[in-house]
Amino acid sequence: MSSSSFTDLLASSGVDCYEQDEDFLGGFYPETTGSGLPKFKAAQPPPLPISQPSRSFAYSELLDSPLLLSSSHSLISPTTGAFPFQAFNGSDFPWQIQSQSQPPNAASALQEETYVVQDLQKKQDPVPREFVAAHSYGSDRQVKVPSYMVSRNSNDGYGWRKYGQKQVKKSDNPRSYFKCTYPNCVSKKIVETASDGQITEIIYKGGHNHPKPEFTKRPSSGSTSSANARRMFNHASAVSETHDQSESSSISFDYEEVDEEKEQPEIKRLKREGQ
DNA sequence: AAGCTTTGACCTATA
DNA sequence: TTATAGGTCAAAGCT
Repeated sequence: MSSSSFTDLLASSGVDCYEQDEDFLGGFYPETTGSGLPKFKAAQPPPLPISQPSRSFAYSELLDSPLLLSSSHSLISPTTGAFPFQAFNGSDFPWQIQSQSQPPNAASALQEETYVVQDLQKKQDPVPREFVAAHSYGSDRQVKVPSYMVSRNSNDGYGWRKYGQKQVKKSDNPRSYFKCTYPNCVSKKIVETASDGQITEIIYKGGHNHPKPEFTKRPSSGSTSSANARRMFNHASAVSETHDQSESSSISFDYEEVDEEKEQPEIKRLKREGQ
């Protein structure tokens, strides 16, 4: 698939099917097995592409992230967590999902899941990007997605409040720290933004312990805030869907255990954070 | 008036 | 043990 397809698809946005499995992975902590591992995670199968044309799945939902997959090509197996991308192979897309080994303590991992999305495009080709997002659910899987796959505001259907920003040494870009605004939800995300305003990396920490709110609009003043307005707009049109992100269509995941760790310093960091 | 962003200071983990 | 980097807090200002 070409990048042009992405844009086209983004434009046509057929995110209609996300809702379907919203509860499945919508950020909830999945049921856990006796060992403390999420069931679907415990049953984690190999990276087998599964084709389920009749059922669209929002990867973003699954991962609580802004990444959207649309329709027939972006189906994920609820039970396996595998991403069906028969139509494509990893080489077709400039981005990929990176899996990381499960932390020794699965139970703790549940409490502190970390997902990372970074802009591969940056390294691979100069295509305009405005956002990168995605994360895997239940494991330290690293997902790399072309920035143009996701919206700039990284709206993933949840309410986020920025609580800090910092320039980190390892990156030229400042990081913004966000917390989920849902009461008692400890989910956080770190967004690294380039000087041009483009998001180059998103790191999700912890999972949501609540369903994705259909509306995050604020009863009062919110309407005046650009941020709130944006949020409201997104939700109004998407109804609990991550519209911005949902607009991608064909996505190819290279779902494989990555030993890119050596070349991806972020992964090490993630592992550490995921502990 | 409520909620959000900004931003410097503070805290904590790691080397 | 100390220095440094990363992450969080919280006051102030803004929408």
